[in-house]
Amino acid sequence: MSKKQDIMVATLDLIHEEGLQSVTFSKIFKRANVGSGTIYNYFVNKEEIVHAVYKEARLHMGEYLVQGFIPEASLYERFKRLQLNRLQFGIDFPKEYLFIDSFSFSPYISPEVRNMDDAHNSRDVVLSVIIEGQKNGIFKEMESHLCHQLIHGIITSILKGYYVQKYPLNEIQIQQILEASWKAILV
Amino acid sequence: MSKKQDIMVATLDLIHEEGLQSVTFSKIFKRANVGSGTIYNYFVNKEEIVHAVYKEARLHMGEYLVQGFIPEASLYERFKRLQLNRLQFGIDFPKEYLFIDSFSFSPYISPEVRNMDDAHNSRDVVLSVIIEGQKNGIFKEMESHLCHQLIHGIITSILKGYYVQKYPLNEIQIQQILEASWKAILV
Amino acid sequence: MSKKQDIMVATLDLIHEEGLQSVTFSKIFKRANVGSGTIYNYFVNKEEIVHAVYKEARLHMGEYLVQGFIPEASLYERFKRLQLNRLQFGIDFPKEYLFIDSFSFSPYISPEVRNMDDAHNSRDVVLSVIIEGQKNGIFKEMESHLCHQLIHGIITSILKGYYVQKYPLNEIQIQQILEASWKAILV
Amino acid sequence: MSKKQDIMVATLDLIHEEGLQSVTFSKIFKRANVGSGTIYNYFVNKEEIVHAVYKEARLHMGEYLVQGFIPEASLYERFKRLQLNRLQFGIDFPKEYLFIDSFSFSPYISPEVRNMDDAHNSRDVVLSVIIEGQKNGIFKEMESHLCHQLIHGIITSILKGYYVQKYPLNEIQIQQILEASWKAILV
DNA sequence: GATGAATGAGTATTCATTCAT
DNA sequence: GATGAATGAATACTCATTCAT
Repeated sequence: MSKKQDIMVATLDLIHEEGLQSVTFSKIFKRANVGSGTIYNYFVNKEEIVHAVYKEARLHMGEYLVQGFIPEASLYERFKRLQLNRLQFGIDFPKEYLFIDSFSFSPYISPEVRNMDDAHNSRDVVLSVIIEGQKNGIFKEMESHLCHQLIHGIITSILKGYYVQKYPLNEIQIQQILEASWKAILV
Repeated sequence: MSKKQDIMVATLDLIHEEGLQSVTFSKIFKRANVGSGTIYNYFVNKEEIVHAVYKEARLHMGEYLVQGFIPEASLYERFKRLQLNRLQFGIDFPKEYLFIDSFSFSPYISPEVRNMDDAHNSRDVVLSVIIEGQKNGIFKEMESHLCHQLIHGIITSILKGYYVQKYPLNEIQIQQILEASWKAILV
Repeated sequence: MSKKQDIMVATLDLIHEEGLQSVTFSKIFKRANVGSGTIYNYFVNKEEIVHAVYKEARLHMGEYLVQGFIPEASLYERFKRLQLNRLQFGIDFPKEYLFIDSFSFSPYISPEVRNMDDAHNSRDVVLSVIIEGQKNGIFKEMESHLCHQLIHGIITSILKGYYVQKYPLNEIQIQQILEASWKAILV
Repeated sequence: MSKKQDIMVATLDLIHEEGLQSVTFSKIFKRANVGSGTIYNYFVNKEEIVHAVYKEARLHMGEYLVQGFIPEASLYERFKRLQLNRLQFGIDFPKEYLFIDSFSFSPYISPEVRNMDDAHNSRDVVLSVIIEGQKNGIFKEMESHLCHQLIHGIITSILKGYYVQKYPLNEIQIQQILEASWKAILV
């Protein structure tokens, strides 16, 4: 693994363990096993590292979200696939998921990074499913971004409880959650 | 207002305005109009202040959540009352609500504070409503904490959109949300 | 002596010994016997310290330059008094003199500080003597600031040789220098 | 041009543009278009480069100073030739002249470099002219190094004003200056 | 000889904390 | 109890220097 990757991995780990606010350069150096000056061969400052880690995580999640998505499947199937993928990503990559969630709304993120394109336009895929459902009279009429946020919010909330070990997330729970989020936005 | 209260109010305001990570002691001193040494008469360090603010906010919210809660009312009425109270608290006290949400799942909170008892055991009240609904075959069978988290997640989601002024929250929208969260967990 | 004075004295000493470029904060702390944070109670940054030291030195020199200056004395007497005072200041306060000379033309000085008023308007006193001499046909016609610079340049040059111990500066040498600078600008 | 020359030229240019204190190795590398390690094939450290540049400039100036110097010419002719050469060198090579002037009296120069022999013993040539003039009763009796410094000081003063474009230096001004410096040291 | 990635000691500055008043 | 001057450990970042290629 390259030094650059070492640095990014160490940074994400530290953000997860201690929170963005307590990630210091000296912690990154030690964790990544590089000299203190080495970082500056790859990043101009700390902000850059965090943004690079964020972009990578966003791309990773973007790819994950559309895995197995079949445009021809029923609305219900497509909806559940998208929600499942998000939930599964959160389960498999808690560090990435939490970091994306917290950093996306932090004052430290630059606008262009927050509004970056996701891999495979995953955001647009979700939005188009919502809009289709509303057009067909299946989903409640509401601003599509609000609806988007609502179904994300449920997943995020559930994951946060899971991360602090309030409950397990097995096949059964997962199906219950997908069902609940579907019903929450039905007419 | 006591110096201690001045300090706590200033701290919550600053957390809301600039985020936990950029709140420094000197900002607190200036905002609270106290000398730099004064804090140490009340708190042993910064962590203590934040925890104290968190506890107070949790107690405040705990009281609020059970306002007008009538144990004898119907399940539906009681459920809606609890969800309404939470939503209303978030509308009336955005600083408290957001801070509780973010701090509860941050790496900085100590487990015993996260799991503190709420005023009036509000958490237990909510949980008992959920369990009752499940016993009566009205709510889907699922781990009660999962269910709890799910209906909170919907409220939190909606509030975050409201805070960034994506939409208003009037009587109509509020009733729709309560309805949606009720339907999300019906069998 | 106040901490602030300690810091300024230490700074001037270090500039003299090692040059502006190698004066570091840690050297200042140690020399001044103060904690590293103490400086920031008095100066917002290093630039401020250097400017404060410069201003003080300029004020000191400004007072010195007009000592014993008698407006009613002959042009020759007044000219020699001004040149003597400058030379004597350089002999008595080499640290101040060298620092003023080098910093005045450095790219680090702010314009407002470079153009600050000297104590007793000593610069104007010198210029008016030059202009008077030119009007009376005693001094060569040339741009007054150029003439000013020329007679300063002689003193500065002589002092720099003296500082590196090329020669002594006793009563005899001093009179020779005053005489030479007078003759250099005669018609 | 050799890499070594590239490095020295870049260094002098940078000193002139930004001042000795802000010349860093990385600026030199980039300006000279050499790899960062290359310097160490020629110089053991930064101090070495600066001293090498200084020595070269001194040699260059030393040669220039005695150009067209005719030992058999009259004292007046020889004096004017030396002063003219110095002035002309300053006009033609401002970077070298200013660097020599500032570095000669800086705390960074080592004594042996400051007292190095000039090309063609130009310093001795000047001194011998001074001494001859004093023996013949033409120049005032004063310490020869003091006299040397004095006539240099006038040239340096004039050049500094010229560099900041206070005035032009054409044939006429040049003759006035040579005349003034001659008169300054006459008995 | 020439290179530039890697290094770590050193820099200015911040900030929680102490303590004499 | 209340204060704020003084502190120094810790921070982000720079830069001369090394060394494997």
